[in-house]
Amino acid sequence: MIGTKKILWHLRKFTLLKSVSDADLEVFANQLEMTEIKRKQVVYLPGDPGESLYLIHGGRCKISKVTQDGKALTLAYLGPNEFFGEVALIDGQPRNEMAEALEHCLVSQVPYQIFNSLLTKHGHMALQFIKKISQQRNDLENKLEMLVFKDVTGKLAHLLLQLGKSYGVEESRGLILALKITHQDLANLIGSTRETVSLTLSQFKKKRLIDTDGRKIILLDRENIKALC
Amino acid sequence: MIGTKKILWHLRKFTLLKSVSDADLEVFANQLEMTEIKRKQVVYLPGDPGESLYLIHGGRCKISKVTQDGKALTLAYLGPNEFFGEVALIDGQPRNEMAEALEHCLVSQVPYQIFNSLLTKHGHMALQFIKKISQQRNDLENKLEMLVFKDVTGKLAHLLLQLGKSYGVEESRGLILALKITHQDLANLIGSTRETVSLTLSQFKKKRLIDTDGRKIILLDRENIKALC
DNA sequence: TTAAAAACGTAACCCACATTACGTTCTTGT
DNA sequence: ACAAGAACGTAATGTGGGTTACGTTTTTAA
Repeated sequence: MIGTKKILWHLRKFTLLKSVSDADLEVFANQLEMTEIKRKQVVYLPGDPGESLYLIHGGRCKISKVTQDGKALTLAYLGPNEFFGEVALIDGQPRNEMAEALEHCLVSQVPYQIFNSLLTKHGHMALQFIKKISQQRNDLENKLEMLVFKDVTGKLAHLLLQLGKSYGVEESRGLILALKITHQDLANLIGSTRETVSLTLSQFKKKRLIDTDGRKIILLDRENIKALC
Repeated sequence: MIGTKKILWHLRKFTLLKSVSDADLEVFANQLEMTEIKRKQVVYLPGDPGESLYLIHGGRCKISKVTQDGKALTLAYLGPNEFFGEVALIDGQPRNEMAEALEHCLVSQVPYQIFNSLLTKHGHMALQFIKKISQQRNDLENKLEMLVFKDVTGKLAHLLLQLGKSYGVEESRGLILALKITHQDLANLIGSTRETVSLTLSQFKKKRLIDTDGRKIILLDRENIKALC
């Protein structure tokens, strides 16, 4: 069990909790328990009861929708100081996505009653939270539009630029995506297949839009990548 | 200008506002103005400043994403006692969808500062609001999954059943969709084309899954429609 | 260290559905 | 009531990208 002090230190990093007083946050911290999740471990599956919200302190998680026949659509990659599992806030609703750890993770599991009472008590925090999930919904709507209207070339170009924003490291050669990601993972992010992604990336490489260093992707010509969107 | 009393009467119908005291609600009502929107009138377009949230008292509105080249994807049809335009809550964000009236509508326009302060003050209401928009996000995620994984037959079958839930009227012949909707509208709801929707509906009709009465669709065999999803 | 598993590259095949096209029927505004 | 516009029915044509297939390379775990 990790001490309250330590939890408090982690909680303070969430912009969401900025407006909560030290006293209240300490009470909150006492009600939490931090747990570790091993790489590749599934946090929850569709149909599981949605009992709590997760705060990520370290590591990264993947949220995806999965079908019976094994196809997956990735909704989000999340990192430290982000949260997931908000369905839990609609009491009794079962999960309708899968959450799994991509790396060894450190998270806090917040029972929904506790989070709800915190929200009810702290109007300003509730407002912050609303803004956050509204933003997420915007992102989701944009993703929807992209998936419906663009072809695979456009979707992949868009995705590369987006990954660049979150994981890009500027170098002389170009923008390196400092992220271990397979072609299958990329395909799941854009609702395509591994083969098509491999092929399209080859074309990008041929056109000198990107390059690879081992399995890392380097964005060479961001202007023309953008033009494909 | 419509009197506060009248506005109050309308506001009371929103489950969202259930937990707000009479006194506070009256103050709120005084800050609002009800406006009418004519059929087919555009309420806002992508890029417009998102200054307020809209409460629908009467009539129906359509929310959609539109591309430069005129293609549209409909996100939602909304009716009385529902709201739209929540992007306004993320201060300063421009709209990223189009909203238009399908019928003559009566709405209240709520400046975002006013709504935000109401939320901040009423924790319980904020929680209700969070649950509502979380539910909306769930719906959106499900829509995303459907659009990515299903074929047009599946998407259309799914859509018909969904419309049945909102607009279905039970009759001896079957479930009538009491809703004026064109094939183009249906296509926009599932990210397809008018021609393909017309064709697929013809096939459904041939298979005795549906029938039409003028331009109203009647669901005859809901079991087998469901099987197509 | 090495065998097994995962990931990648590439190509042929094929089909669902967008696109194009055009005639007919229904709706709407004046 | 009637003309103009919107909506519908249907068919041919073309193609993006999923599916299948298989060999190679890289990574992982014991």
